[in-house]
Amino acid sequence: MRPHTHNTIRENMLSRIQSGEWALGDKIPVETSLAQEYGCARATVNRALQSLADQGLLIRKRKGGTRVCKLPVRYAKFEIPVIREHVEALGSVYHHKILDMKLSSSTASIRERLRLDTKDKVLRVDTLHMADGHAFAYEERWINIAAVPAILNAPLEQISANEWLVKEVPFSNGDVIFSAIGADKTTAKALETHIGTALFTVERTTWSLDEFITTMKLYYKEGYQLRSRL
Amino acid sequence: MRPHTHNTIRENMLSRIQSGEWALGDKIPVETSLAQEYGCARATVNRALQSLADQGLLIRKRKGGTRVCKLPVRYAKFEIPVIREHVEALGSVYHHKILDMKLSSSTASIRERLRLDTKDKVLRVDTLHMADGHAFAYEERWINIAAVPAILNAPLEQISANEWLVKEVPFSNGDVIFSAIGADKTTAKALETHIGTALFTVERTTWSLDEFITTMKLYYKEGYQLRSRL
DNA sequence: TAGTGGTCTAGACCACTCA
DNA sequence: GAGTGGTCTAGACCACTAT
Repeated sequence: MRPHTHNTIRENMLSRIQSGEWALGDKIPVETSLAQEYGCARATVNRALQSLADQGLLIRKRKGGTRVCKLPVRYAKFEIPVIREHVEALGSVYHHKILDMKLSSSTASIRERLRLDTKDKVLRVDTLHMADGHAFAYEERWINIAAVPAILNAPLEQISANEWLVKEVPFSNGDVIFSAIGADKTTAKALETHIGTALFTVERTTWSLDEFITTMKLYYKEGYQLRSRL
Repeated sequence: MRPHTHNTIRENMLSRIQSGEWALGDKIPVETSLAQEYGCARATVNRALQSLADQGLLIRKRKGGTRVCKLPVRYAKFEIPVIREHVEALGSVYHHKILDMKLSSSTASIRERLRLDTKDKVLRVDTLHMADGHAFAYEERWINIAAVPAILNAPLEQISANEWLVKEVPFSNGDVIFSAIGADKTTAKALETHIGTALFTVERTTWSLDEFITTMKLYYKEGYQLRSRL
């Protein structure tokens, strides 16, 4: 193995930051100096520095040089999985049940979230996701028929709308909102719990190429925890 | 501007995925072909492809070629800010109040989280974060004195432990857990709400260079929403 | 074993921005 | 104006792995 790849250089730089050799706010040497120090090409140093800058540890400015970020912005990254895979990753057997499904006109709030016209139709699907036969999460979903007409012929009893959309829609952008909410009558019944129980919820709206696809709200069974690394 | 920088190439490739020209699961052309097609060096194409692979849209294998990911893994990225900045970004005036602070032996559960010995001392700080004079979030924090002894001399009335640690500890790794929980007596009182109210909570444990720094649990006032983009 | 991506190099030019 | 990072190039060799 070469002694100094962009990877080992990045790690070395990270430890120089962690150890305080490059203190918060400090200007660090220019790329050409570092290339000389590490005995490699400037492009290699550049790649390592860019990677650290992407992570938010460094701020780089032309002419201004590179500085260690004073208040490094930290990110928590959550994988947004297909719920079936999530349940299976937890070691349980997954299945789902459609509680309600109907084609209807959109309500005002859904129209706003999906940027729809009054005349547009939406497919409303309520799904209960289950792990080992017990309620895991309750999903309320609205789908823009105009964007994915094929959903009307999808075997949603076999494959949940969640999974079908992930597999059929090429790529999408989305908003996510996490919050806590007390269970209402509907969600309490679906999740076999009491009204008022604190539930972890995720709302997600997705679109692709400027067309709105779907919006959903997911209520997790009480006690659910979403874990991640900084 | 050059017609084909790694950036414009990446965007073009993304639209080819979104449009379905490169369908889910398909193998896409090799780097040399793409370089010819875009009229640029292979390194430039490589940079664009790597960026898309980092995003989880492509899977690349030597000899195997590059494929469009069948189940693109989507990530939600949340910024973990200093609470003061978070409150100020919402347009409110921030201040904080220390409700309790004491040096003590660690309890078993905290020892486990911070990987401490029975003899190690921890600083326990309970802080109320406020926006425009109203409760915003309640924080329970335990700090490993051995890792950051300077915390004992920090003016925690002026600068919250949260902010002090972010500014003084060079860089840290961490675990994060999001969940929903019903307010207990202590949290309900601190947040001026009722017992049982659904609260959004964040637990965070951080360490740097294999030394555990701090662990905390944050209870947000009811109605709080954490927003992000996919 | 051969094809593909992973990475490095040396040099070049450009774009930004600080002084 | 000059220093710094941003990016591209053409070529090279290496590492992995599908066949």
